[in-house]
Amino acid sequence: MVPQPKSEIRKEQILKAAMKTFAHKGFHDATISDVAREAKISDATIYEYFSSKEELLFSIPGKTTRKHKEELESILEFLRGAADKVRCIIHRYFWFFENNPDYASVTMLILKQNRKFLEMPAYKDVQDLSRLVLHLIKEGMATGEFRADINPYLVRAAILGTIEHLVGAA
Amino acid sequence: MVPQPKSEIRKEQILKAAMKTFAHKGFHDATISDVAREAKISDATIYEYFSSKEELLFSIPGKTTRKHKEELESILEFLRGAADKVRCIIHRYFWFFENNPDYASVTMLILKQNRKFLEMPAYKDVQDLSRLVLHLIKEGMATGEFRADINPYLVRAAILGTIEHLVGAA
Amino acid sequence: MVPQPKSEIRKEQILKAAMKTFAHKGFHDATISDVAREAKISDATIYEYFSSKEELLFSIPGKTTRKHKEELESILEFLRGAADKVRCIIHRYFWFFENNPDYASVTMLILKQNRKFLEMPAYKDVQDLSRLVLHLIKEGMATGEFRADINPYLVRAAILGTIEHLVGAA
Amino acid sequence: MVPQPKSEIRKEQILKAAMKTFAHKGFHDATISDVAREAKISDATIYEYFSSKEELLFSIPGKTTRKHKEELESILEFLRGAADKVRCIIHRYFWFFENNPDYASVTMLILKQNRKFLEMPAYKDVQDLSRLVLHLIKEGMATGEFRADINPYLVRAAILGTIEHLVGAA
DNA sequence: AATGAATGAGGATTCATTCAT
DNA sequence: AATGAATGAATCCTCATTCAT
Repeated sequence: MVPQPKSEIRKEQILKAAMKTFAHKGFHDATISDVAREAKISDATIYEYFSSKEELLFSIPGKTTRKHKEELESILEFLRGAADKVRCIIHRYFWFFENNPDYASVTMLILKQNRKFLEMPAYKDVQDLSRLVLHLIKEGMATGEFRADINPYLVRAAILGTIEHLVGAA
Repeated sequence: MVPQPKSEIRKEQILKAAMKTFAHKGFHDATISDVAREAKISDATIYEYFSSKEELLFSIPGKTTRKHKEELESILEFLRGAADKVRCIIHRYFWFFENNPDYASVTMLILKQNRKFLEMPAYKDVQDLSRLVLHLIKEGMATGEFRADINPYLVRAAILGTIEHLVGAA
Repeated sequence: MVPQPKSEIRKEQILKAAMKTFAHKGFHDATISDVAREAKISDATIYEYFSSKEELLFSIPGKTTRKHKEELESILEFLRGAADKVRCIIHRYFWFFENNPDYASVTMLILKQNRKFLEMPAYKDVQDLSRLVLHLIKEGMATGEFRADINPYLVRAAILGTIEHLVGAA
Repeated sequence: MVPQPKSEIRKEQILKAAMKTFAHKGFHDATISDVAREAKISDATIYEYFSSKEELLFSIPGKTTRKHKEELESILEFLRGAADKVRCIIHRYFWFFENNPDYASVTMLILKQNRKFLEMPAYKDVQDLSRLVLHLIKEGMATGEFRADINPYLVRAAILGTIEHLVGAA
């Protein structure tokens, strides 16, 4: 572990509090005061680290999503066969969301329906993963691992939709 | 068609405007003024028909969901076989959401994450449909139409999740 | 007097309160609550009539400056001779400011140093009057009423500057 | 030049930055951070030298006005005749303000309308100069240099007002 | 039934100021 | 002497909601 500068630690602390608070109350119903209270700092301090409530929200996925994606990619390198890879992705997804339920709430319920977020770089990682799944399905169809008469887009929707449905209901 | 009292018509007009406005701006970002403008009435008039902004939101599913569910049930009576029935449900869902995109937005993005709504009677219809799907899957498993080694809960999640994923992405 | 719509009366009431409050406390030190208290209405009501504190400030000169300018112009029509006209302007200025000390404070101390205001149409009236004085001085020089070796710009500065100095000191 | 203690130099540096910043942005719109940035020091350091933002503002005239006044007085000793003296004062004023535009902005636009400042010792120098002008006018009237039927107060207002008008418009 | 007018309550944000290091 | 970090206090502004007409 590289020692982090103090301000980074504080930033993480705020993000964690924000994640928890937003997940439980929703973005609009949660106030900056709520987040500050959760983080045990003052309202004003939050603004030393994030310029607005919205920027705070958008900063939540940050490194986490990227890390999740990168870890996944590094694991996939060791696997052969599209089916195994897809299975691994599904598994990781569940494992990740189960261990980060607040993160799941924020990304799936709050960020997903925010138009501005859909245009932000952090959203690219989500799209990358989605594209990867599609790619693997096509690959599996080509190698004969999967049936050739399936609609890969529909299959992807089934995979991701099922995960979301199960995680969202949790 | 039974002639409706005037006030019912006005109520529908407001609900329609609310549905459109909430769908496009989100519940919090849409103001009562926005809804009133869309309905071409004054803010105060809305409060003659609905006691609060939240009640207005919760009133949107109202008859529509019930009607959707009832129509579905009446159609299903004419079908034999679980597979056909499930297929019919899926088909109706898509057909309904495609023809009522604002309704889809409101129910899937806004209401679903509102805890209070999950305790309201209108939500019961959603649950009923969900239970029906589960029931049909089990039925199909029993009759041998579906494989017996599937997890019916997972299959239901796959069906509903896929629909939601596809509709939500639209 | 044409009867004014109610909302115009309320607007005037707010403007009057704002003028008094801003004159006594300065724009920044005066709060919307101060103005509201002076007008004996609630803070929120101010925003029904003016979109922001700054717009409220900029609305103060409004009709008053225009009226002042127009009255002056109509009087000047009856006068012959540049000297008389200039004297009349000076007289009116003093008379006006003495009878509207808060207005004088707001326009001379607050608005004058606001860059945004200098680009607003209301400021045009101020400039018009300044130009008129210059024009009259030049006219008097041409007709021989005033000495021909004076610098008209300097004389104008002397006239307006003296007025401002005396009014500002009051 | 007497060598100044280091802390005096730092104080000057801050005052210079404050003068520039206040002149350009106005007292209220300029933040302590703005001043600190201009002075290339931290916010907190300013408070090592000045107890509050307002004290910082009030400290700007400080030595400068006094020096200006004293230089003027020493020059005037060499002049004979009220007219020459008044002319000299006017000349010095313009020369000074032209070479110190930020100082002019701060004293004429910001400090002048601050009631607290009018009660501070630094303001005394301004008044002294104003009184001196009045005194010279009266002197000139007594010696016959100036017409005896003028209103000395009005003439003083004309002199100072003209200067202010021209400098303020610059 | 309909609404113009008014407002209470609340929230995001800013910034001068403090203080431990 | 210098400052990074933290915050209390304030203020603008929004908006759901009420009510007299």
